[in-house]
Amino acid sequence: MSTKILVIDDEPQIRRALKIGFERNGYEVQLAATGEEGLDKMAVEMPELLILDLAMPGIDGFEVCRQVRSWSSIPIIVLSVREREEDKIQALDCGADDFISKPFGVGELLARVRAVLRRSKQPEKTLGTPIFSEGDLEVDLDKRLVHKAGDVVHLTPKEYDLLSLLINNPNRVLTHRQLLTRVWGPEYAEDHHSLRVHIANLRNKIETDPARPHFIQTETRVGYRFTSKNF
Amino acid sequence: MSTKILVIDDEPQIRRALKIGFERNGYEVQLAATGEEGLDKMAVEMPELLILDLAMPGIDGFEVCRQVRSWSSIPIIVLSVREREEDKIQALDCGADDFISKPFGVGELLARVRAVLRRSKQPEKTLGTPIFSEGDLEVDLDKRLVHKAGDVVHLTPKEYDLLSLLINNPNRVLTHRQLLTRVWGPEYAEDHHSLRVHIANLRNKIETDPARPHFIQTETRVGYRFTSKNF
DNA sequence: AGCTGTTTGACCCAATTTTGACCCTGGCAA
DNA sequence: TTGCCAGGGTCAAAATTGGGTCAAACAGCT
Repeated sequence: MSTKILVIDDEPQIRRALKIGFERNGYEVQLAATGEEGLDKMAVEMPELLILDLAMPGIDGFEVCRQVRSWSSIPIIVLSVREREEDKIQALDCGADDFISKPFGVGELLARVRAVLRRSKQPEKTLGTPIFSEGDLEVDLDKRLVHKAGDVVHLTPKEYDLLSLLINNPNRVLTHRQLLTRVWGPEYAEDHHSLRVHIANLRNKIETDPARPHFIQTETRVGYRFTSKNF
Repeated sequence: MSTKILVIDDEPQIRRALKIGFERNGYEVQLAATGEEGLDKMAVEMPELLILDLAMPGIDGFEVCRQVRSWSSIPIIVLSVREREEDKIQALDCGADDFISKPFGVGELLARVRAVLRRSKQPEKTLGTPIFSEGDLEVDLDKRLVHKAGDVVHLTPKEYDLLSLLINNPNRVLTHRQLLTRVWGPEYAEDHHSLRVHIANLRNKIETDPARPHFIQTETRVGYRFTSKNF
């Protein structure tokens, strides 16, 4: 059975091109020209993948994304003309799974579609050993236990959530928004201040020299990165 | 399988000549006599390369270029009678990959076609590993990590956006305008000064000899080019 | 109330970005 | 040839934005 894709884009050219391109590759394609129409078709057609343009008159891509995400976990790929990281981040914050900037090659889009579908079909695979250890820091994510230089360190719930999110994405920048939406919830995406305080507290607990952090590093204007040689 | 090329030109002789010339070299050729017809055929035929005359009645080459670029990254080679640099820059701004002025030799055109196709085939393979590496420079765009001669190099957000745009368009001139609109936003399209400073900073971070840049090269009056043998 | 955890505000310091002054180069007209 | 000019590079100051710190306020709990 072929996979059903819904394309929401206000530009007729793109709709046509994508329809033809996907159909040639064995997908079934539904089209919508506006956000409203798209939300309707989402409910009626129940596609397995959504391709969504950000810039649209009326309900824009961000809003469509949010509304869809309020009731569906269908994979979403977002299209945008801009390369700016802010747009990328905002789209991912709204729940998009992938982001591709126009202009794009049909081949690239197809590859991303395959990747996203593959991911969505596989149930979340769990980590082999939920224990992190480097230097004198040891974190057992399962047991919620943290040791620093042999001593037990107590973490508050928020600190623990933050740390576990960071450790599960080692050496990768997690944006302020990503951290906030995943630890606090999407409605707190703007409260950077609180995040800073919690990061500071966390550093004071797990860093040997909190002023020159080894694990939790700041990427100014972007987010934080948990660096570790063990990955 | 042979490569499909779409030629959009209002002059019948040129269409004929190009069709014959390309077919002799094993390409499949589609023809369109107007911008409208060309846009239609783009969507229907999904060619792998577009050759486009600038001067056409109705929708002109610039406009066709812009419209195609709103959804496709297919390589575009622009033909023009004029040698004016203004046109060249404008064509590149509209998203053209290369520019050739009439009259031109068939051999030269074929060479440029080959060059442009070689470039466009590459991005597909790098999808799984979004890591660029050449010499002692290593860039992981996903993780936002850059290594130069083994050391971690820290990039600011703007530097990272710039580098990422450049690496995603290797061996191709990106005009000042393109860089500015995509990294800063359309409203900053004229502020070349800031761009120069950021490029200089980037060079200082990733070039072995910033005064004789290997990766980021200046195209005077036009823009910058990221050169790499790996594409 | 007392305890813990979280948010908020005030303040200062640091990173990033923009801007301005100046230099160098290649092209070109006098 | 000289001298000028435009475009680009360089450097550092200025402006802007963001992050760290500390403590007080607040919210939930028992």
